[in-house]
Amino acid sequence: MTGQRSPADLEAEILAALSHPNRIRILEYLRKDVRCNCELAPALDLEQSNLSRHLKILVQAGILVSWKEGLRVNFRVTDERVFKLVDLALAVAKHGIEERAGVLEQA
Amino acid sequence: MTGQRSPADLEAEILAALSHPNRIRILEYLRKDVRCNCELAPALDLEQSNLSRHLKILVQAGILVSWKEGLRVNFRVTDERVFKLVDLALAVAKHGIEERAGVLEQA
DNA sequence: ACACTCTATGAGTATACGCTCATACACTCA
DNA sequence: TGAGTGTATGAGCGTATACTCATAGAGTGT
Repeated sequence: MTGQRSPADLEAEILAALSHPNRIRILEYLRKDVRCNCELAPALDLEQSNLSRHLKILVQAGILVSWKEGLRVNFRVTDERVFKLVDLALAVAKHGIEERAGVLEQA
Repeated sequence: MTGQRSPADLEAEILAALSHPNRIRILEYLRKDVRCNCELAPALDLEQSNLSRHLKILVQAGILVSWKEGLRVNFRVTDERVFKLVDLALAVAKHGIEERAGVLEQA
């Protein structure tokens, strides 16, 4: 069932998990520190249940791991390379904007 | 309208455009060469209209550029870094699989 | 046991996405 | 001009996603 996924499928799963602004903002918040759900909600101005579902998506994709500490649930990035990935996405996005703005448009 | 997008929004747009297996397969096919729509369809076994829409998404995201050459439309990647991005996604995916498989689970 | 706090989830809704069929559009060549 | 080829798009369908409200679950302290 889960073992017959092609590289394209695996890549798409990771990228889909990252393809929402709020989930990227969550990652940004986790760039330096381990964080618990409770401090993410106010910082990102997200409904608690909404945040919980976004976090679940990131955990299920293997991008985050979570562990309980009393009432709280803490989160940590499993692979620092996701930050490089997100940074590359921004670079590619900016490149595309510049191209469309005509910076490189001399035929 | 389009100028008020945060970095997270920009990143999410690129990642969303890449978050489908068929679009990743399209990119893989473009990794070395410029390709036209007509040869992508049979190679990837996609319905023509379906492929056309996937290509449109990639173009609108600024990941591909297209130009006409007679009847055909050719496509080229605008920024080679998307390949690094996709490669990173695979690395992160495999890392997550290994972690879940218990390779790194000694507490 | 109880109240209290933090997190997860069921239910419902609105919107977005992916796909297909049919058809319109663009271009070439006779 | 008309036939032929390659691409784009409208319409329709089924599914997936994002969000919210309400509530259940899990852990703490009294």
